[in-house]
Amino acid sequence: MKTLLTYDTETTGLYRHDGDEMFAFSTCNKNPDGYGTTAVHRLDPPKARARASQARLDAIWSDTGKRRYAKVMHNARFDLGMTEKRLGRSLRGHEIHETMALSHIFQNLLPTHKLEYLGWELFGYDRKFDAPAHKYLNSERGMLDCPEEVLTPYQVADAERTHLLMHFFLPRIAQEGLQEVYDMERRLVWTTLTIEDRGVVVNRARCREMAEHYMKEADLARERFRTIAGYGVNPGSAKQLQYLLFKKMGFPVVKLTKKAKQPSTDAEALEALIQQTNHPIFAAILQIKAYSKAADVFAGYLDVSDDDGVIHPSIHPYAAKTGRESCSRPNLHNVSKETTRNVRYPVPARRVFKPKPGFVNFMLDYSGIEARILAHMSGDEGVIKIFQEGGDFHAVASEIFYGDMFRNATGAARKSLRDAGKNGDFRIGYGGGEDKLGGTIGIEQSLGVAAYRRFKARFPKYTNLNKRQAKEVRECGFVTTAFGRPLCVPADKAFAGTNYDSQGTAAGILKRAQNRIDEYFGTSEEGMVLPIHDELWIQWPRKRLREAKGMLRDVIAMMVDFPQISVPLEVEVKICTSDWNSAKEYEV
DNA sequence: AAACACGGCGCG
DNA sequence: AAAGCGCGCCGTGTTT
Repeated sequence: MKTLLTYDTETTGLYRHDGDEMFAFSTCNKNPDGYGTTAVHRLDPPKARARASQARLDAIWSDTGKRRYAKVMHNARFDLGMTEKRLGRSLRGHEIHETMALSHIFQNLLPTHKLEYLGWELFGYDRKFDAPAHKYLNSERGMLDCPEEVLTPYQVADAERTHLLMHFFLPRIAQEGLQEVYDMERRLVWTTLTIEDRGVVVNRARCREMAEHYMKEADLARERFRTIAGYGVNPGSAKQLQYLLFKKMGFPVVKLTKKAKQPSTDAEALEALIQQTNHPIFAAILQIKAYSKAADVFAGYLDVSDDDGVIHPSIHPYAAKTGRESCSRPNLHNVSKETTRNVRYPVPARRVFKPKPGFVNFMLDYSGIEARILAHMSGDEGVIKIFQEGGDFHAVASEIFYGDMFRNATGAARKSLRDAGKNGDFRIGYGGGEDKLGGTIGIEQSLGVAAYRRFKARFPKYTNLNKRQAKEVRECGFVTTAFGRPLCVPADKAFAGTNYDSQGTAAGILKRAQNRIDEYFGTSEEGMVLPIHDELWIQWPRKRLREAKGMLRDVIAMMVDFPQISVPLEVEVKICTSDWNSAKEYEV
């Protein structure tokens, strides 16, 4: 194994695509016994020192150095991105270690994987250096504004804490059979770095129009609200709304909030009140909420995009307890759709996303991956067989649930029954009881119970999946994904084991697929630009559309090749030439 | 002023 | 006994 060298950068801010730069770094090459040195280097003036530090930086990241260290980082994507920017070249090929990934792999339920927290929790490492330095995180020039006598001990602390973490986790990787999982996450660092660098594009002019439009609409709705409620109530405050609607105006409480059990003012409750009372105040409130939020979203895209409309989101591979990725600045995982669900005032936010000039975006989507994974996890021969034979599990289930009502239905009626049946399948998979099924599939409760029992007789293992996993969680505290990754489940939520496993397995599929596809494209301009849980966007040059099908066949093959999963995976492709909202199905 | 909890809402 | 879950972001309201 290579010698380890811990490496940590200091920067003027968090966003390399938004002008921030590294100006210092620290290293630590101590061995587990503590022999070795921690060093602090600065690239800012005085000149002589900067030259020496630059030479050291070049040496660390040289490809010709006699001794190639494996560089150990905590949140490696950040340090690599900043360092690549400083050096003006890709650093692919260097062996790296990622202690944040290790922290997540070994303790997925921690509230945070920040270095100072881990240092304190695991080693009792003193946090006295942190607060004085952290004060400068949000200052104009970031840590560059931090006095050297404050920053230096902080740099030392960070390098040493990372170093301690690495030596703490290192022996456990192979011991606990997690080498493949860890290597996959290490590889994903480079994949994600490249995806973030490519970025996605928004139409800035359209963002501006939309922001203005929804600002006006929100103002109009506020006027309507005021003519009813007067000026005393802020419709953005659930608490004030609650007082107004249920105390002052005396509307019936239709739903309680989850934690505090207060009368809810969410869309579902307001929708129910519209049905019951037909009072205009509820539409006004729903409009204010939807439209003011929409205005913020579009303004946010303007804030984070460059002059060409390019957005470089932050993609976090270790944020979610289930091993899923998350996305921020902006969150591109929750961009609202125009249609789908029963939303009274939908916002077509997807219309502002477009391909980069000269490119199209292919959007590759696993079809029904959640149901397939549940089938796999359950080990239920009947369900698995349906998928293996290319059948429609939700239609089979709907037949069991509804009998002739489903068999004789056609067109839209059949589709709506199948959709409800599908909800029933998920509800059962995630542990919904027999008395819950009727409500989910829209039949009387006692008929629902009978339907549940018929389903259970046909698919016993599938029906018992959640119970088995909850038991497993209560006994050992974790579930294990199809890739052998253990995921701890909160002790008071053992029933969520099925969820952790299915999300974690789906995440494992997509992360591995991304790595393969990244290997295929490298750092070229064409390639992945966005992962969204069960979907991948690929930016592809318009001039090479003739070659697209070949590329897509290669990529799809990489996405579905998972012998760990006992049911086949399928991928659907859409092509986006104008905006996300009007992406069209694409035959491969 | 900053940190935290919560409600609410968008997506998968 | 009962329960889908996971995120990020925004605003409000409370606490420090």
